[in-house]
Amino acid sequence: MVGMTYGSRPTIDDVARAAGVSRATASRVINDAPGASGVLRQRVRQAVADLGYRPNEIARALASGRQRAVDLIAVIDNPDLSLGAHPYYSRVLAGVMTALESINVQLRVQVAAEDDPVSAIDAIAGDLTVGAILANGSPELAARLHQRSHKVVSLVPTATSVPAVEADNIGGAYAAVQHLHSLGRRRIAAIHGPDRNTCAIARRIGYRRAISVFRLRDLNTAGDFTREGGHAAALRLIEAYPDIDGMFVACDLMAAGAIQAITVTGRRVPHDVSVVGFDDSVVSICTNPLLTSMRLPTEEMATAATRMLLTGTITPGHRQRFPVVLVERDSTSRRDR
Amino acid sequence: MVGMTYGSRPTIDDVARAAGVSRATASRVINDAPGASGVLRQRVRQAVADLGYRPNEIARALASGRQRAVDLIAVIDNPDLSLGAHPYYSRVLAGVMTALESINVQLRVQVAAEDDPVSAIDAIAGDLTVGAILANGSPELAARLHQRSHKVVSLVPTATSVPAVEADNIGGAYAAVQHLHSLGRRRIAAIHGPDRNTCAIARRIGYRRAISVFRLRDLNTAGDFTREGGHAAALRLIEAYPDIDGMFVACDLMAAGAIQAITVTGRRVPHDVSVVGFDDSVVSICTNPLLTSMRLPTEEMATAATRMLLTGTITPGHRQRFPVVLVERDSTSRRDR
DNA sequence: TTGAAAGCGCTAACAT
DNA sequence: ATGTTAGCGCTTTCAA
Repeated sequence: MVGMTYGSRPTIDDVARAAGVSRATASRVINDAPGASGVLRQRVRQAVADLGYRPNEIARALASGRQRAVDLIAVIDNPDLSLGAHPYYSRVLAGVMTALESINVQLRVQVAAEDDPVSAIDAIAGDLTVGAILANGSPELAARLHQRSHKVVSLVPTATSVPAVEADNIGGAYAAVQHLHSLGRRRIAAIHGPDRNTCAIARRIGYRRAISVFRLRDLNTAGDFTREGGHAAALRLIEAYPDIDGMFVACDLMAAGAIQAITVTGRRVPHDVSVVGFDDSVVSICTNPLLTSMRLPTEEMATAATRMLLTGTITPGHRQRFPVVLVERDSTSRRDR
Repeated sequence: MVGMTYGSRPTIDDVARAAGVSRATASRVINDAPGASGVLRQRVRQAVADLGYRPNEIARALASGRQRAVDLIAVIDNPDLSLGAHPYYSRVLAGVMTALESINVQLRVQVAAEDDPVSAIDAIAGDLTVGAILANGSPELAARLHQRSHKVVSLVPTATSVPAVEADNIGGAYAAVQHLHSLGRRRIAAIHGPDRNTCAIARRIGYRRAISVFRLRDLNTAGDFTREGGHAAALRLIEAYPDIDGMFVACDLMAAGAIQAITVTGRRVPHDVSVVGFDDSVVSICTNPLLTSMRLPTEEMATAATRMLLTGTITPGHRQRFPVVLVERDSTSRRDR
């Protein structure tokens, strides 16, 4: 520990001194950059190990002009669907961390609050380094962020200019209705998501397309992606169309509420009404009966988005699509019918 | 924009030049530090607004020696309970963000992977600035982190030296059993959590205390905090003790599985078997019937932990306790009995 | 291949 | 109250 200030972390100068080389050489070795002989490389590596040296990322970032951080941005538009209330964010987090593990890039979480998301977005844009992953939010906000930084990938359908990793929401919704239809269901109602939510919009399109192809009646009502909303929506539907025999619900949380509501009216799931949710989140294995759901590969999508940022392989309008497949569980089981 | 390098962000020097003051004065005004006259303050503020100046946090951090970041650390000990599979982390995230909103402190998420959490923890410890929030993990790991940094708060029961924000897990478990007892239940079984999980240990103690006080039989089995584990555990219990009339389950996810399993055996919840979960997470409103659960104020705890770090009001061994209260729902309803 | 030296943008002593 | 200056720990020219 000769020459090292006591108590504080060793700096690159301490390493250089211990190895008997210049700071520049130490830096080259530490960064695996060319321009250092094998002998000196050894000596520096030894010194690093001896001193327990770890580079100061802040100084590194300032000197090089680039920090290694990925920003995860969540826009809170609806207090009822804030971070804590929804398992979605856990999955996104997990996916991002998968891409980040062992590569020395940090994850920063940013929240753009509902009162002034625009200025929040502007502030975030200025600080982006590796780039940002947009977990939700309106196309307008996404476009603004993208305009300011370009290092952005959206996890939801968004403005055409913004690079995005997208799930096949339309195809998923179509497949859900198709599945209900294949089960012999002919009065298939839908509980849609919020009007302005891009995922919800896509799923609505898929439902419409399916009922048109299968020549079914369009029985639908709007929900808000909450359990309570799904519960209320299901009751509305049943009251309006008592002979419903299938339900396509635009998210698992609403589907959980719908199953509860259907049960309350004395109907059985899936015997009287088959239900298909959307997300394949933890919620789908907590309902009773277990919820058949369209699998949204959220973790994989978040991992892919993060990798795109890391490799810099994003161009305006870039799209990477993920399939949405049916995960069949008890809420559409044939056995019980 | 006179004197400002085109294309790059304005620096504090640009601001100083525009305002016709020294860099130091500009810094004082920007940081609301004393030592600047009203006139100059005005001029600097104007320049900041004109240029759209925003301080470079990296440079600020390097110069001042302190970065403003809170680290959230998740230890992944069980792949089945990784970030994505559990709504817990969403809630923690939400709680932390609540404390951080509008105060210009960043949240970094760190994951200590199962293969080598110790070295991961050591690496993290060296980079702490404001401090770290430990979302889970063993007391040993927590102690090690605390020893290296001291700026740590645990969200789970942990080593005595480590400051912690703790829920009254023991009292909560006791209250759960008490509630079942007050409903007339006398054969109250428990599905415990993993042996080494400190939360699970506390809840087990609460259960034991309650059955001892109420003079009940200790009917229990171990679970793993997963839905599948809860399902299997409930089946084991029912087979071993077919006359069970109450179940205390150490987490909501397992309780969801337990309700499903109980239903499968032809028993009704709550008519035949009343069930109480633990967490009051989103899972508790997705089960059917709705799950009575002990409310763990996770968001509030995370907020409190973050505030402790921000204010620096932590001392070794510090404890802040949160109550765990019963949230009664249908799985222990009296109506249905 | 190696080293010396100039910053990165800011804060904080220290002068004035 | 204001300005001057020396760093923070590192990367990265540039010269040798």
